[in-house]
Amino acid sequence: MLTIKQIRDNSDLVIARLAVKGTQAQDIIKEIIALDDSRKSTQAELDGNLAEQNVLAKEIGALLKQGKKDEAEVAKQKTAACKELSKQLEGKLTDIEAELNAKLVQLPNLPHTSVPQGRSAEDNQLVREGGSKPQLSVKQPHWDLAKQYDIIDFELGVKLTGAGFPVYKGQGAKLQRALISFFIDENTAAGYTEVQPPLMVNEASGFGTGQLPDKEGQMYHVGIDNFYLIPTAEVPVTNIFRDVILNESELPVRLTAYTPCFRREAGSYGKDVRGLNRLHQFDKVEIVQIAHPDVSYDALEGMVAHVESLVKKLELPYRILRLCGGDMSFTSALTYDFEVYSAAQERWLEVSSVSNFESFQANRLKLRYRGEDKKPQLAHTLNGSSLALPRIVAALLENNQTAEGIRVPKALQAYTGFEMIK
RNA sequence: GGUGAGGUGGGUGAGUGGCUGAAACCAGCAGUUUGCUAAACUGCCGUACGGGUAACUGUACCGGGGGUUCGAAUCCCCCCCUCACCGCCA
Repeated sequence: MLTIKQIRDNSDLVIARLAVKGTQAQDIIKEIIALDDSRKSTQAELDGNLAEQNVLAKEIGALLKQGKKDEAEVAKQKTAACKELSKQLEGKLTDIEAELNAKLVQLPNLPHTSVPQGRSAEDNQLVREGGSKPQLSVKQPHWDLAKQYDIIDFELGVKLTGAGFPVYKGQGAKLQRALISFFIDENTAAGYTEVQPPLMVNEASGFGTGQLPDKEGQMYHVGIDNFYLIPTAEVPVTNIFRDVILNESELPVRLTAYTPCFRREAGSYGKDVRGLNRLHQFDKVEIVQIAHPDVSYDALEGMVAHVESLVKKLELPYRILRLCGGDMSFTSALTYDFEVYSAAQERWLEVSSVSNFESFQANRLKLRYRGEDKKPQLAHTLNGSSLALPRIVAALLENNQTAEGIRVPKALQAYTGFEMIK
């Protein structure tokens, strides 16, 4: 969430920036500032009142010590009115703060100045394209290939669990492990430290990264213990730093984690969710950075370049998009999407989303660093997929299909131990 | 699942009603001494929200919430969490 200070100090700028995301914030910001004003004045009144009580209490203590019982009794009488007033003010303050907070959490993050205006995916900006689309003589979609080579069994997953929980078999299973290892090795070589976090998180963690309280419907919930299955490694990994004050010298923090991801994701249908295109459980390797605010955009560019190098090594045709205001997530300030071309479906599939959240998540997490002036400041958080497996697999299968089998890209062969899926 | 113990500042850990926002030690920061390193010594060393140009200052916070009291880290109630041992188990 945005900080009150951001809003107060630059309210016109905040309104202008939020308009890029399609949020008309003029009224709510006026309300927020008004609420904050009354919060301040109420607190001042309450503080003064409590100070008076504290003084009286000390006096009473001193009087009792001196044995002046009667005088103490008189002083006690005086505290009654004070206490009553404090109680009222406390209630008022709580109400104001709740109202203020309810308004604050409604505001999305400010988009970066480079974010193009726009409403939907149509308005996203093409940053660059790479690789070349293959010329296929036969064009089987990956769900047919999966069946033909018996590497992914969607029906079996339905039997075991339900739709969206595929079973990978044989070379298909090996390909999964190969991709995971390949991505983690590449990420650690680029300076990211590997972590293996829990796959379930508690409520506090869900709140820290913004899944709760609004988006709980998108997560699987283990009711008996009140845990949530993680929708992405971003949740546990970023929450490592919840309520943490880092030393400036520790920045940037770079972490990578492989985890399965679980998403309930009701809604879509048809070819969008066919095969590997959208699953309830899928594998993903994530990269996370905690960066100094001055250099977080350099860090973002670095992450984009790194993810690009992975897609290149996999020899996949790709493009990088800068998301427009309307297509960005609530929490992001700037997001680059990576899409790979899936040659049989003849469509672009999103495989990575790399974002700078600036201090928006850090403010929720209370993730700070201590700079030279010793004062804790909110850090910037960034994350990106590096990479999500299913759609990479879909594109690999479709783009590399030949009459002899499916060719495995060179970079992966050391990990798969085979050059062809047959 | 059973039984017991406990949650205090970055860490260890004192503190059973006012002198405690909190001892002491460790870590950290700054400095002095020293030929260097090490050691020793001195000082500083929580967070949030207010007020003040600033020095400084008010309030809150000892797992969370409520209560008793003029006054609560300390007493009472509820909740959460952690640890140990036993049982079960990868």
